[in-house]
Amino acid sequence: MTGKAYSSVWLREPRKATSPGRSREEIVRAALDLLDEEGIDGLSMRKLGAKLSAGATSLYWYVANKDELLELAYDATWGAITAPDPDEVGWREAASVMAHSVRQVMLRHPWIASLLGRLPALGPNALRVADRMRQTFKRAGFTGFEIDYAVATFTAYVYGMTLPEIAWNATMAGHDYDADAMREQVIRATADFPDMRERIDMDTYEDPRVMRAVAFDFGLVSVLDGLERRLVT
Amino acid sequence: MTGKAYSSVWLREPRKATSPGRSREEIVRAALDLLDEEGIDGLSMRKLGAKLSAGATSLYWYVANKDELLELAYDATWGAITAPDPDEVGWREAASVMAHSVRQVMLRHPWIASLLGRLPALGPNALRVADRMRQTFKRAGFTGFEIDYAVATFTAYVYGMTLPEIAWNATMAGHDYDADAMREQVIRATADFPDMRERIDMDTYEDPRVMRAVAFDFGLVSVLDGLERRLVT
DNA sequence: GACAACCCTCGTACAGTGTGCGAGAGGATT
DNA sequence: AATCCTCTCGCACACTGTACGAGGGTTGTC
Repeated sequence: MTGKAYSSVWLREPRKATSPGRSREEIVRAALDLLDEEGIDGLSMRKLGAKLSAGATSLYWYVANKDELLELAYDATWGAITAPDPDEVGWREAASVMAHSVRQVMLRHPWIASLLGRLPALGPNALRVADRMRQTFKRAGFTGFEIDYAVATFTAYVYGMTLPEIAWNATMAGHDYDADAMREQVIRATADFPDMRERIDMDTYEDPRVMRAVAFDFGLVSVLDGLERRLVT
Repeated sequence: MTGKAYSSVWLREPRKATSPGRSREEIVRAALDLLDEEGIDGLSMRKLGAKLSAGATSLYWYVANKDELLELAYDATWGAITAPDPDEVGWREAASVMAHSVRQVMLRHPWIASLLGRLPALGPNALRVADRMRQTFKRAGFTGFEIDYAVATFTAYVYGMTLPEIAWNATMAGHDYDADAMREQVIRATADFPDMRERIDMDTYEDPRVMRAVAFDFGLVSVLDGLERRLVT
């Protein structure tokens, strides 16, 4: 009956803050630094301890385990997202700003990608954003469950669009590759797929960063249009 | 000039198959078993070696490193995706079938979620699906870069929708939690967000599996509608 | 002052991880 | 018979998360 409860950090009382030298905030901040600099694999308890001039296991006083720490860092990044009031700027504008903001934050903290499919986002910052999204699509005219469907569709698009972008950046990073040689390899790999070949021939002379930004806007408009269409029928 | 080339398995010549007892295919198959049974953390080279009655390091003859092995397993799962010919069933039907198929495959192999943001999908199976998607949206009437934008939007939706589903399943699995106690905790956590509260009060008496399927269809129709709208203007 | 109760730190240890290296077995080729 | 090529694997290294328990420091109570 009283089984082991669900173990997210957010669903249990935090240790009451007595504000000594070290604190949970300080630890999370240092963890964020490490994550941003070296990625998800760059964060280890020993390195984090060293960065704080502490023993690795000292951190376990503030945090039950590494996953909890990641949950805290994860949520901290959601704090940077700008979510305008839809009653002031209109729902489409609010949604658009949020979408771009989420994308930017994700690109700036690529390690988030590794957590998306593993940890739930239940922290206060994530909830704040989620709440704003609900508000936005309610304002748009959705009711009942459809509010959640719309929010889910919207966030799905933003996540799904940004994630492969991160994966691509990650594989490119640190490899000073020979562009021509790689192009040749890709062409060989896609030899059997005429449609793919056509695409590869196309995008050679475009800046991929710009391309992706354009693609993002194209898709965003499409998704918002598609959602809006649910309202009129 | 000739820097270290990009290191995906797919972009280098495979070791020529001499078909001994052990083979790459066999190894990948065993890895898939392990991944499906125990998840991404359940796969270790030593365990995999034991499963094949081999030493852990023997596998490195067939595979350069663990990431390559994951790329191979990753691509193998794309083989299970059904992608109908859009010229036969129409582009909307083709897209819809692909979307559901991708979702099903991802839910059946949840460890894929951990790889989405980390490894590129460049294997033959992934390319086959990508090619079909291009074909589908070309058939729909898109031209030039917009074909790729449409494909990206579409896949983004499918990924983004399924990923949180997997994350949720993962956190629930193995924790025989007290539903009421957890509900109470969630309510406390969302106390500051009236819109969220409203939602939580709502979905208590619905089967979450059904809800998610409905949400997926709702979003899918929205996204396809939104894309279709790009064609008429 | 003495003693106890706490908050907090950290050294040690354990069971694991990926993988580089190099010795060797066995078959094929010259 | 000698040489080479394909393949296996034990060992070792550096590293991981974290359980445990011994201690130090501060605070509170008699």
